[in-house]
Amino acid sequence: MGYDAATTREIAERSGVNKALIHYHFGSKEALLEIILERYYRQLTIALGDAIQGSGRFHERTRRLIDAYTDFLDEHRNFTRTVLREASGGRHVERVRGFMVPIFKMGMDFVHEEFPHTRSGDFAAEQLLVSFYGMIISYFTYRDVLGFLTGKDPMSKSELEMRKKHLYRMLDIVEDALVADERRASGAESHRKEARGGDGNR
Amino acid sequence: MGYDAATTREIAERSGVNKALIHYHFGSKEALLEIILERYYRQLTIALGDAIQGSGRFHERTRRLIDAYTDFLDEHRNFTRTVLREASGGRHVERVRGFMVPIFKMGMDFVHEEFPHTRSGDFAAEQLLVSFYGMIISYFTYRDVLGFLTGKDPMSKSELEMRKKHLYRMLDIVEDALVADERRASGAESHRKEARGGDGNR
Amino acid sequence: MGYDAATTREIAERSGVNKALIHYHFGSKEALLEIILERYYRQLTIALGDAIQGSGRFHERTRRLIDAYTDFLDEHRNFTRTVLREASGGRHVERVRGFMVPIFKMGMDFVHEEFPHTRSGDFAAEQLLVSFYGMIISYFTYRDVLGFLTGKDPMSKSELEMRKKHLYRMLDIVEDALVADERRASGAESHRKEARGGDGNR
Amino acid sequence: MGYDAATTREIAERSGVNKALIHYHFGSKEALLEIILERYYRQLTIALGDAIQGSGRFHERTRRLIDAYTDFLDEHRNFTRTVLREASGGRHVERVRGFMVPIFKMGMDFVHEEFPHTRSGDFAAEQLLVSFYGMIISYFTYRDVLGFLTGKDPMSKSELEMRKKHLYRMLDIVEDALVADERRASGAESHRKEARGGDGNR
DNA sequence: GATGAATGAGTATTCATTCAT
DNA sequence: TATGAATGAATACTCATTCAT
Repeated sequence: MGYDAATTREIAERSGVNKALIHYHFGSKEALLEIILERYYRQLTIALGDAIQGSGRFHERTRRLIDAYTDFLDEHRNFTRTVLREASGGRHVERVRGFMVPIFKMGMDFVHEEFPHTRSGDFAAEQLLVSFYGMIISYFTYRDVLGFLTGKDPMSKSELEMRKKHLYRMLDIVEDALVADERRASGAESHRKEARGGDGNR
Repeated sequence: MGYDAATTREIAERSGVNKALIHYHFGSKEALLEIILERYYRQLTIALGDAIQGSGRFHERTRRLIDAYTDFLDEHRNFTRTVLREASGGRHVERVRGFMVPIFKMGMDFVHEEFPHTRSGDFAAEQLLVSFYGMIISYFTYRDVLGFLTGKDPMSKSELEMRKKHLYRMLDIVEDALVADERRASGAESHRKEARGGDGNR
Repeated sequence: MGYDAATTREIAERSGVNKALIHYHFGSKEALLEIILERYYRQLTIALGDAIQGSGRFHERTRRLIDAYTDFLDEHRNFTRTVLREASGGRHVERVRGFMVPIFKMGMDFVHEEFPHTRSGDFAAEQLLVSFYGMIISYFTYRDVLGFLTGKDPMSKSELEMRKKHLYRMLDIVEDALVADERRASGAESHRKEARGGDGNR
Repeated sequence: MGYDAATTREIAERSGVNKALIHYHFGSKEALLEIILERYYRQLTIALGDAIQGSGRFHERTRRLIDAYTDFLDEHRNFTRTVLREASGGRHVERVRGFMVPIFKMGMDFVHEEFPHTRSGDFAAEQLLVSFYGMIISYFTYRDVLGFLTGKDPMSKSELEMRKKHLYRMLDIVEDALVADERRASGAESHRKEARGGDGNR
């Protein structure tokens, strides 16, 4: 129900430790949240960093990025209910923002490098990032609504796989558009389309 | 900072009324939130319903949908911090889900009608809806991060206009893909592309 | 549930009037209770006074006294739950005591007159009064326990009649004892026993 | 002034503990009352049980019963103001009734055994129990009125002793009547009167 | 007289935090 | 390191009373 709604007693009970011990170890409830936030974001940053810095071309790396984020949210189901909740207006917005900014920055550099023209315009890197970020996250945030609508479990392996396929497809069409834009913008020939070749998702 | 974090004293003070009056009128803090949720969602449902049921073809109506949602979030800046926060794991998830389900349903019917093949596959209606929903909302949820990154105010008129342009563009490429898919699926000729004609956003 | 536990809102609602009207008419909740207490005790005082002052000899008048009190409690079922509750330690003990004192005094004079030796001893008038008072009241106070035990409704006509018979009988044996005591104390002949004659309750 | 009228602040202050501690230990004000009720009634049940189950004949045991109850009320002056108040219409009537029923039952069995004819009639066991119960309790409930009337302290040692004498006397005359009734009912000889012999209370 | 709205002073309760051991 | 007990500060909520009409 969100971090604020959880009482130290609850946290202690579910952890099987004494209430006072939480204070002994972390100092305060606030400090505990900081540690949780930090731990989560460190992991996430590493996961995304690995995805982006690995081998392969833009398309491959972006796919890995999508995978990494989706897998992270799948593995850390509470992330949505604690961290993301704080991100959208909690008492710790600023702290969370501090964690998110470098991630976004990393993403922007990544896109800028590949598509220089995304420094502005309707497909500016920040717009694309926010969009993909939103697409990935919203699936987890609204899993309940979705489950209710489709009658399937959105968190099942197959459904998650389907979501990924959707995101890949979105990536494909966005990438096509970016390539076309870039070509138009630079007037130069692009070799990217060929590079991706005929992958099975199209 | 979210509804739970707000105290009745605060709510009363900022409203310029007596603390007890809130209980006199609404019964409890919980009940007040229910009323707020209901009011917000009623408005939103009407706004989106109007957009979708108005005249015009798919493209036009979808654009209006994007506009309507974006404008709603722009006009109700607290929506993100109260309602959406509850949606992502608060004490009223079920209640909020109850409001969202019909909206999603409406959206799904709308897409299904125009693109029958979206009943399944990587561009299934529910996937598209969640994606667009996420794209629209995330811009508002992460405005702070975005503002920090770009140095501009994401809530300014021009920036909001730019966000819309981005969303229109996303709609365009998705629609193109859907049309192509549909053509392939049905083997029939589609007249839709022509219908949209040469609009200025491409 | 007792007067204090009742809120003005409840009182108003059950009376079909506006909450503010209670204050308009009575000034305060406290003042309303005063009026209720007064009204009840005035009635009770009159009822008991009539019984005691009527015609007949001691036995007859005492019986009437028992009848009057029992009937009063039967007719005013809330008396136990409001007035008597205050009497046994509420915020208005002193006020209630003020009403009870004259009644007790009246009773004591009545007994003293008939049995002068009851000014002291184990059958002193005050002892007898408290005992009969207790016998009468406890039946109403513990009606629930009694009903539970006997399986009958203690407030039914027949059960109330039986209770009266019991109280008459108690009166009889007490009176016999008093007469014997008196005879012993005064050494004089008493004509009372004959006066009561062979009534059907023995 | 009764349990409801007492605030947790008062209770805490008079107990020399922190307000919150009451909730830490008992959960709620309501739960505290439950514990008080239970503790009182457990003690009372034991005290009365001991009196009734001890050695001796009916008369002796009944006297002990009267003693036990009177002493209990003397030692627990607050019993009247908390428990008995709840018994006569508070929020815990049912709970209190649950405690009283076994006590009454025990008393009824006790009387029935000795005087089989008390299963019905004007001296039915339940009538006698309610009467003695009322006689005992009312002395404590109306101590203030009584003190005002007699000018003496009803709770003083000597006055309490006098009250007991009165109750013993009531017991005597009731017992005599019961014996006579029983003899008449059974036609058999009773040895009880002789058993009690010439005790000094007559 | 009558009433819906408003309020000040309280109440039970909660909870992160501290303390004593 | 660990914990049951204790606490101060705050919170939602209640209620008799008042106010404006």
